Order: sequence, then structure tokens, then C-alpha cells
Amino acid sequence: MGVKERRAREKEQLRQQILSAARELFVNEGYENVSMRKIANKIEYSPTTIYLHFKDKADLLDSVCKETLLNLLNTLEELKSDISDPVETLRKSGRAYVEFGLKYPQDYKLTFVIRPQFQEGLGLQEGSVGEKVFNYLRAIVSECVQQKIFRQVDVETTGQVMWSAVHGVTLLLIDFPDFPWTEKDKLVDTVIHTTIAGLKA
Amino acid sequence: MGVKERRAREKEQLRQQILSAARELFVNEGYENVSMRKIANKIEYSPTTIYLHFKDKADLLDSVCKETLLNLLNTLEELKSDISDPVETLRKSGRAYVEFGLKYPQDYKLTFVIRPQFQEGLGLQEGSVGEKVFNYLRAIVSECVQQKIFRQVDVETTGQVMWSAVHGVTLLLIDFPDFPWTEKDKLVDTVIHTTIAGLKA
DNA sequence: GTGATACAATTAACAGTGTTAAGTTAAATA
DNA sequence: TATTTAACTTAACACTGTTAATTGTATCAC
Repeated sequence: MGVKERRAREKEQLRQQILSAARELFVNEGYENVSMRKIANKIEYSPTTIYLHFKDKADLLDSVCKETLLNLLNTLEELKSDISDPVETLRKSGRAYVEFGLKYPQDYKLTFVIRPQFQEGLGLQEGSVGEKVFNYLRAIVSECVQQKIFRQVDVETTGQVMWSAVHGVTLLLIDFPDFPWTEKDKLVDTVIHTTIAGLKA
Repeated sequence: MGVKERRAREKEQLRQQILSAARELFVNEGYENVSMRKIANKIEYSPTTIYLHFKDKADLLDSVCKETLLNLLNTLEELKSDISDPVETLRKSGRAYVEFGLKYPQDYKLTFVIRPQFQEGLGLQEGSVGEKVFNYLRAIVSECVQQKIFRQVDVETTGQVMWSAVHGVTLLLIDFPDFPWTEKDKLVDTVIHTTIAGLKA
């Protein structure tokens, strides 16, 4: 009776195929410039086949973004070093966050800017991968507060301030590549350093 | 020979009509969901008339965004108070910047996130309104540095750090309205306060 | 006043879009 | 072997941005 299993496996395989084709096209040509027909061509299926695996184009974007968030979460959790020096961990995490955004700028924009436009209210709700990313950040900040390194006691606000800073610099660097920015690494370091210093003070 | 002038005036009038119809639709329904035909319907002209005034849809977006930047610049310059207390001016400006973004969230996204996607390299080049907005910020920061209030001597980097913070918190609040944020005013104040404190320290 | 000119505005068309409904094909079951 | 199931495709709909060709009309020179 392994037929059902094989079919399910094949179905999942095609789903992944669609997903990775979609990601590649979205990233290279931009969500708006990618048609369902283009994706279908790439995987050599008819356009309507995609609808057997995804509700619509926005749902496809949604799935691509969930993957991106998982990748980001993995990247961050890899460097979860010892909690004895939470500030250093926070600094490293901030850097890794921005680096991730700059390494995959289109994925980052897709996830944090484009998707919210198409799937309102989605992205950070309970149990989501997005929430897990913020939980990761919260845990580090919480440690800083507990060790009385940070002035502020409010873990939530502190985490959100940190997030604002890294999100902001990431998007500015992505969206205005021709602006005469300070050298990238210096700017990112200064943003993170300044924010942490401000939270300590 | 006032005919030419009258014609030019009429032409400009229609241009403005198109522009304000486009803005209203872009803001209410999103750039992607607004068609040239929809705009044309609103002003009761045929779709192709728009092309006599704007190169294409992206050009239309471009013009809408330039207006938004002008509005932002005006809003900021209105509160250019005395330079004797540049830190207070910076704080106020930061608040006003975020408030502007939250008051016209779709305009803000259109200008700082959507437009860069369609008009690459545009938005902050020399002589542009975008540059003027940053110049405004730079002037205040420069005063803070000159009065030796800020540790950092690098005006450029300092300005960019400030911008990252306000840009980040603005976009997060716009894009994830369902996230359990700290009360809005408190969050914005904390972001600005933290950044300034970090620059002083 | 009449014919020529300029130009605003329109109609028609093209190639492409997301998506649905109906139809086809082939494999697994009875 | 006949029937059911599910994957997949074809055809179509209403819509998109944009261009080329065409119409209409107010202005000009005579």
C-alpha cells in the first residue's frame, strides 16, 4: 500500500520544484515581473498546475517567504554563543541579521516589505516563523536586562528598538545603493554599537 | 499672444488632476492594484491621455513620490527651531519624520520602498528632493557635532544612523500592524531617545 | 471668411496578466 | 476489463500597460 505514500512524495517534490522556481524568478526579476506562466515554463508544466499546489500567486509568495524566515532563523541560531556575554551575542546577531538581508536583498524585501502588502496581518502572528525570529532576539535582550547591563527594564520595547535599527539600516542599504553611504561595515557596526550604547546609558 | 500661456496652464491643470487622482488611488488601493484605465476613469479622460503627460506608470509614481518628499521636507522645515538646542530639534525632527510616515503610510512606502524598486538608482541623487531631506537631517546633526554633544565626529555616519532608526521603526509599525508593539508613542520616543543617547555616550 | 496647421484626445489593437471551468489522460482500484 | 481517482492541460474571461493610427477642434495665416 505504498502507492499513496509515493504519490504524496511526488506531490511534495513538485511543490518544492515550483517553490524553488518561483523563488529564483521572484529574486531575480521581482515579484511583479514574474507571471504564473513564467514559473510554469521554468518547471515545464502548464500554468494551471501551480494552482493544484498553491491557492494563488500571493500564497506562493507566502511560502517563499516562510522559507526565507526559516533560513534567517537558522543563520541566527547557529551563532547562539554562551549567554555569559549577552551583549556580544546581541552585537553578533545584529550583524548577522543585516548581513543576511544584504546577502539576499530581494528575499529580505519580499519577506519584510512586499509580503505584508499582499497578506495583511500575516507574518508575525503566534506560532509563525516570524515570531520565532523575534523570540530569538527577545531572549538575548532579556539576558542583557537580567544581568542589569541595560538601563531599560522593558524587554519588549528594548527588543523592538534593536529590531528597528537593524531593519532600518538593512532596507536603506538595499533600496538606495547609489546614496553615498559610509562604508557598509562601518555603518552597520555604528548602528548596532550606537543602539546598544544607548540602551546601556 | 496669451493663447500659449493659457494652453500651458490648462495642460498643467490636467497634469495636476491626473497626479492627484493617481495619488488617491495608489494610496487607497496600492500601486499594483491601480490601472491606468482606473485613473483615466476617475478624471473622465481616455487612458491614453495620461501618456501625453507622463512617460509611463512608473513615471507617474515617480511624480507622486516627489510630491510626497516635498511634503515631508515642508513638514520638517516648519519645526526648524533655534539651533541653540540642536538635540531637541533632532528629537522633534525624528518624531515628525515618523509621524509623517504613520500619517501617510502608503505614501511613505510608495516613496521609500516601492519607488526604488521601479526606478533604480533614483530618489536621493544630487539636487533631488530626497537629498534635501537628508541635508536637513545632516544640518541638525552637524550642529550637535560642532557643539561637541555627540561623541562621533563623523557627521555623515551619525546622520545615517539616525535615519536608519527612524526609517526602521516607521516601516515596522506600518508593515506589521498586528504585532504586539509597545504603545506607539512610547516606542518611537524610545527609539529616538536610545539613538541619541548612544550617539552622546 | 476660408483653408492650413497644430495638437489635444480618442479608438483600436497587441501581447501579456491571474485565475476559473471544463475537458483529457493515465494510473490504481475493484 | 471496467470504473474510479487524481494529475494535468486546454480554452476562455476579464483585465493589464502601452503604441500607432485616427479623429476632432481651436488657432493661425491669408
